[in-house]
Parts: sequence; structure tokens; C-alpha cells
Amino acid sequence: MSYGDPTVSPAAAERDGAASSGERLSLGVAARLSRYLQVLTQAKKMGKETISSQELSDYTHVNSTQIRRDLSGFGKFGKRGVGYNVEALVSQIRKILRTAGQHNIALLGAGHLGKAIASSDIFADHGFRVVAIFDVDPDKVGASIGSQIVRHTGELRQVVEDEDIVVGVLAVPTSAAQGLANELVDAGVKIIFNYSESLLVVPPEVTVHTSSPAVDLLYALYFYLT
Amino acid sequence: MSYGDPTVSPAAAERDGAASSGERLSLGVAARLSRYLQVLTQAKKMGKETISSQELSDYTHVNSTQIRRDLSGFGKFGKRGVGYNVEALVSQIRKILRTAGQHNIALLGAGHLGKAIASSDIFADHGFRVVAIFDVDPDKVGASIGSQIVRHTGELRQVVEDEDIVVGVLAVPTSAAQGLANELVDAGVKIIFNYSESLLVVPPEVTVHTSSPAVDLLYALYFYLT
DNA sequence: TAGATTGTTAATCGATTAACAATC
DNA sequence: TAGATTGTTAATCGATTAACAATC
Repeated sequence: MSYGDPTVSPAAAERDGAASSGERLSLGVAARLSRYLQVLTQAKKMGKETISSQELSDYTHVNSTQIRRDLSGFGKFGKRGVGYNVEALVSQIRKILRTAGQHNIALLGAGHLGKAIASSDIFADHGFRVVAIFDVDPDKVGASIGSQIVRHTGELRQVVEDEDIVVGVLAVPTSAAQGLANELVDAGVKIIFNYSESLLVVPPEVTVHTSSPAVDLLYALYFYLT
Repeated sequence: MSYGDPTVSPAAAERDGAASSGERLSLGVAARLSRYLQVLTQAKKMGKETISSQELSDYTHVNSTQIRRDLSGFGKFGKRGVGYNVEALVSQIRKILRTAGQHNIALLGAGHLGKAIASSDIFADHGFRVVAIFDVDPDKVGASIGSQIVRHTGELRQVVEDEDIVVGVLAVPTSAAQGLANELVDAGVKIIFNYSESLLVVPPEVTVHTSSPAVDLLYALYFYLT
């Protein structure tokens, strides 16, 4: 890969720069761009109009040179002496990540965590919409959370198809997670977001992301203790 | 740093290997070890006695060679042809990360998310104990969540001192996050775990980790769409 | 023994950083 | 203009990987 390779020809560099319509981003670049986007989204909410690579660095803990480097690979988005226009940069990064559109999510589990997720706008801010909430507990089925009515997991397959759901979020007890993951896979969902502690086994074409606050905490603690 | 440097002398390699009692781990190694620990902890719960680097790789998405390399830097923990003993490896990694002990957490926010965190054992499994829950809402103060009584945030400073709290978890609305972060900092907390969307401003000696499920989702979606 | 899996080497690749001219 | 900040270079450093002998 020639991204960031100083020996690359200008023509090849331009090809790389146009990665938004061509080559796949490297894992690292995609991860960092996502983080910039989160900060920018929040900065925009707060009414900030421009932001410098140094400010982005303060919030993301990514080196400011690295940030300028990541962005300049796709175009000259900044103004020297001023910084980056927040709103313009948000749409540029969305374009690069091809996540400008809306994506539908199914939320599994209507307990405390499920309710917290459904009522938060942490997903909504990034174009993810919770379009269905499921639970197995008959006491919870039929209740309303926000604008949604909790459905029984038996309806999963049909709803995934009807609502064009691409992501399943597991906010269920560890013991129930694998079974529901299987149902999501059967229904054709390709991305599973796992908030349980279960080690999920899925086919290779399905991506599982397991949320691990305790892991992040261990990591932070190590650098605090040393 | 000589970690992984093939030109290093055997003596220096041994010094590195003993990093658990000497040098600081690199950011990457510490992050990966934390992830291995999470998987191992869960594998142990499921009664698994040994685990191979390949299995660890399947669950963590870290290359199996990388895993063997990370571990062999600290000792010969595995058995050729067999794998690693799960329980032994858990305690080795805990020793390396120096997180063998118990650490006390203050949880701020007794809403859905706060309740979900308090009743989960995702922190408890890694030696983190929620020893106090706070809220500003008078309707919530005095209620009990698990074995804890919700306290008013006015008591924060005193409780942090009395209970030797090192980590503060913010499970509050974005608008309240910065104010409570300030109070945590004033009380002497050095690690803040932020579940709100607020871009927190804190002194340099304080570490903020902002949870960002939507960012992770954007990232997963990019690789799904391309 | 035969099969499996570790520990380790050697080579490559990408990430990181300091520094600074360009320029808003 | 003066100050600030980008875009880019060049150098370094650490991460990643394939391959395989050692050995359980």
C-alpha cells in the first residue's frame, strides 16, 4: 500500500487521495477518521465553526501531525492559520467513510441497557436509526420505548427483511447472546454489536464487535499505575 | 524501545521480558494484553482449561503470531502442541498489567445506563467494584440499586476520599457531564470513563476515555460496505 | 510416533513524529 | 504585517506477518 509512502509518484498519490471512490482505507485510517467524525459531530452541536488539528488531537489523543496527514490524503480541507471548517469536514469524512446515508439497527433486549441505548442519540447522531426493539420476556413485549413498541424475537427474521436492517445490537444477558446472534445471522444481519460478555461464534462473513469497557479501563489503569 | 527488536542482546531481551516489574509496556502491547484478558476471563467462566493462540486470535481479531509474540516477551507460558492454560495465563497477564488487585469505582448517574452498569458484572469480572452511585435527581437519591444506595453528588468529594476511588464513570446526560467531570477532578479522581457525548476538558494529569459505540459501528460498516 | 502448537527469526509494512516552508 | 496553522517531507520506530524448528 502506498498510503503515506514518500516514494510514491504524484499520480499514484492522487489515486490514493481519491480513495473515497476507489481503494479501501487501511484499518487504522478508517478507525481514526471515525473518531475525528465523532468529535466533529459534537463540536458542531456546540456551535463550533472551525477546529484546528491540535484541538482534534486534544480530544482524540491522536497526534496532530497524524491528523493533518490523514486528512490531506483526501484533499486540502483546511485553511492555513485558521484550521478546518467543522461542517465541511464532517461531510468530507462521511463521504470518505461512505456513511452519509441512514442505516437501520435492530436492538435486542429491552432491559436497562436496551432502554439506555434506545433513548440515547449516540447512534442517531451518526445516521443509525433504531427501527425495532426485541425481547423474549412477555412482560416487556408490547411495551413502548420511545417511539418503538417492543416486539417478540420470533418476529426477528421478518422485521430484518422488511426494515432493511444491517446491524444487530445485543443488549441481553450473556446466556442469551449466542442464541440471538444465531438468529440475527440466520436473518441475514452482517454486523453484530455485542454488549454482553459472551464470546460469540459466527460465520466468517459476519463481523462481531464486542464492547469492552472493562478492558479499556484496565488499559487506562495500567498507565495510571505506572 | 527494544521490545521485539531482533538485534537486541539476550540480556536485554530478558530485561524486556521482565517488563512486568520494570519498564512500561507500549500502548499497543498493553491494549492487546487487556483484550486477551477479557477473552480469557470469559473462557475461564465457560470452563475452558486451555486455549491456543489461534482461538485467542479468532475472538480478538489479533493475528495469532502477534499473540504468541506478545506473550513470549514475558515468559514461556504455553505448552507446544497444547496451548495456554487459561487460568495460569489470566494471572500472568494480571501480573503484567499490575491489575491483580481491586479498584474502586464511583458511578455517576442512576438512570437506565447507570442501572445497567451497576447490575452488570462486566466491571466486577476485572476487579473493579462500584462502591458508590450518585445522582442529582432528588427522586433517585436514596433509592437502592443492587446493594448500593444512590447518594447525592454533593457527597462526591467525601466519598471519593473515604472509599479510595480511582475511577469515575459518567453515565449522565451530555449537558451534565462537564460539571460532574470537574467535580471528579476536584475530588482527586484521575481516570474518567465518559459514556456521554460531551467533549470533556480536564487537566493533563487526568485521563478521559470516551465510550463511542457509534464510532465503532461506523468503522465496522465501512468494511461491510466496501 | 504423529499431530499440534508454541517460541522465534527475519523481512516487510505502516504508523508516528519533528520540523518547517507555504500561506491564510 | 504578524501570528497561526496547514500540508508535506524525511527519518525513525513499532507492528505485522509468514515460516519453521523445537517440543509437548
